[in-house]
Amino acid sequence: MAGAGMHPYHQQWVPPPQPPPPAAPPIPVENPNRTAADEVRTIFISGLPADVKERELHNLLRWLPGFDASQINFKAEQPMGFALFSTPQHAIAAKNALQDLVFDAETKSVLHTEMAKKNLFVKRGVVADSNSIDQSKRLRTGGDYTHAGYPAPPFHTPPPPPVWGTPGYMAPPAPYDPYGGYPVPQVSMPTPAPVPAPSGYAPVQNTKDNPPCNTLFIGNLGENVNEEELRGIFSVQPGYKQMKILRQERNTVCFIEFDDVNGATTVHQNLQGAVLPSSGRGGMRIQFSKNPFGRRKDSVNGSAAEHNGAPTTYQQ
DNA sequence: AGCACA
Repeated sequence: MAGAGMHPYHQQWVPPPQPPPPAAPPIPVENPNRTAADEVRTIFISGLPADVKERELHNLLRWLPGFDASQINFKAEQPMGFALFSTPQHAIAAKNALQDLVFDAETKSVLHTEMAKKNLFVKRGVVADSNSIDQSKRLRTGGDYTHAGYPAPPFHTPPPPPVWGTPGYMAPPAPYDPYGGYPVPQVSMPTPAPVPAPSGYAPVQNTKDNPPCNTLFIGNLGENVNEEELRGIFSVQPGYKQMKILRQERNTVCFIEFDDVNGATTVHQNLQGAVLPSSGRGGMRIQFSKNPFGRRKDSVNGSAAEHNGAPTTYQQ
């Protein structure tokens, strides 16, 4: 990361700069002989829950490198998603990343992705331009975030998409790329700000977990994680309160407290298996802590007021 | 699998 160290991590996440769609950016293709018109750089996404919103899909996809636009076709029995990327390589990478992704654990929707037969056609000027919205058309959610003077991004979603099931996948020790969840060919990605993000995701075998609470237990951290690394990732998560690192014999573990269970749960899902750049051993394991922050095991020390019906109401 | 701090 170039010496842009003045950006504090606990700053609001700013959406990554996307290629400006209205200007019809020339697609960066390695082979200039090809017109790129015939190259499919769209993926087809099935397995979406019937009540999926375009915005949902878009918010998932927008973090993927090279993402241009997405659309859902609701006419079929099951919604069919399409996502356009700037290059076929980006599309392939995204396809792999999204393959078997649990889109919604509650409805048990698991995504299935394929390369599309043909490219998604993105209509110009539909995106975020209220004057030119053609109401008869379905709104396409494009990757255009160039709303000038946007006060604050409406998303405080963490940068990475949720766990994706690419068994055995390990992020390469490539130069830290805040937006890249997976390796993608050289495309102008300027690495503008040191936005903390895992360098990838790895599957996690989460044996047992504890009942949800507002504190997360982070395990399977590498030997040489440093606090800044962890803080960088977690402190920007919505509802983050504080964290505590615990170094043990061989392991380093970490506790993260959130305002409420929701915050913890979201991060539990979204960052599960996130691979820190420092990690030599795959993704971090995220579990709910056995005890919430600021509260000890039970019994032991003097503060035994809670056992005799004392209404120690702490909500989580 | 490793769960601390008041």
